[in-house]
Amino acid sequence: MSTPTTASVGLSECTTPRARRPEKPSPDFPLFPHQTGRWAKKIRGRLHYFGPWNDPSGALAKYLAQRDDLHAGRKPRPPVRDLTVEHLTQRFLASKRRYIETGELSPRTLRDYCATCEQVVRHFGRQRLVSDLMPEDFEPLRAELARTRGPVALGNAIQRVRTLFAYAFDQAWLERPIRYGSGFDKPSRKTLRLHRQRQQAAHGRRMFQATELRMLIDTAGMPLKAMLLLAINCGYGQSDIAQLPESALDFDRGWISFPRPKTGVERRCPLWPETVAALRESLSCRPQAQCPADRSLVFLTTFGRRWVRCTANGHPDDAIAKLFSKRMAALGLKRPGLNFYALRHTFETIAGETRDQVAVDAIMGHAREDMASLYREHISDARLNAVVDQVRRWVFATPQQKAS
DNA sequence: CTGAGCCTTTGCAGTAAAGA
DNA sequence: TCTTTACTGCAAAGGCTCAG
Repeated sequence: MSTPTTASVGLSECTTPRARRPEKPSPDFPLFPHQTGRWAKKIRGRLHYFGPWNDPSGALAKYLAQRDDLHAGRKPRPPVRDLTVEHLTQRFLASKRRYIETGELSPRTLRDYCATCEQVVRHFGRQRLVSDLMPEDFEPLRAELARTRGPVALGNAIQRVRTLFAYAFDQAWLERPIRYGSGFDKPSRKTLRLHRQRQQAAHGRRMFQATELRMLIDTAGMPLKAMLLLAINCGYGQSDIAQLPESALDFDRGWISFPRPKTGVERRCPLWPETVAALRESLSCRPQAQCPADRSLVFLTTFGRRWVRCTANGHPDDAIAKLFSKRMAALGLKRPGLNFYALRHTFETIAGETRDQVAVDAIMGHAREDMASLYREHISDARLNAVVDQVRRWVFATPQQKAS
């Protein structure tokens, strides 16, 4: 029990700047009364404060709790009991930001984590203790997340929430993992399958007709025509195209060799004569690169920028998709789901008719980590040619040829 | 004033890599 | 093989700037 004077003395000492410095409670008390009115200690050359003069025992407790971390040069961890939802999100995001600095995390992913953290703090309240969260708390959160999301996005969001609280346990800020209960599961595979089917029924298949493709290719202007041909010849997506360096092109032999940026998987593909011609023409009128690093790129916008770029906060700005969508509208071909990426789907579908899925995957740059691919060192040029020829015949077949 | 081109924001959908 | 973690793709809307 504290003496009756402690509170009153403490109060006056805190409020009057001229208060007299207190004595140490005992000779071996590790802290000294700093002139700012707080108990302090110098550790590793830095002054640390542990609480007001009028609360020496509290200051001592705080010092003992943080001592090991401070002496080791670490930031002291919060006491487990006091870890609030807001505090956790701040630390979690700070940790992820460090990964951004080393290039180990994309800004886009961080942005998703930020949004998740904001929603979690809004839902549970800043001051809510993490250790206090129980399964019945997560069911309403899931309901809220589901209000604006479909099954896929809901699953992603739930996963991010789990990642957040898993981090708290991994950091040893919790004595045991958070229990979410069964009301916080990700949507089941069945739900996802049904959802996909409904989407397909609503939007139709993401496939072009050969006539539509020819119309697009014939009427497109110059870099777009080359892009279209690359997409349907090799299954290239927008980001592949935007990052394609000139060195990937071998016009003499008619091959393109460019590891997929997304996966780093090696990828080679024979080029159609039409594609070679379009690429040659496109290169001949390529604008000057605005940034020296982009000088080697095959495609640049009128302003010498990359066609697909990351904006400051990690969002892709995809000029190819926009230009494409404009062309589609102009030709009266626009329908939902029929975007530039659908060219890649079309390639895969038509190419699959060769029944050589391995060769198709190799061209698409799909990483297949099964045992067969590990043992399969090389796919012959003939197989790749067969796949590409199949698609070329399909695209350029005139109705008469089809009939014959 | 208008449209082109660029930039930013929001949010859903889907895929790949790593880990257990 | 299943789960967790991370990344990529797609759509749409609104704002800004600048040349014609």
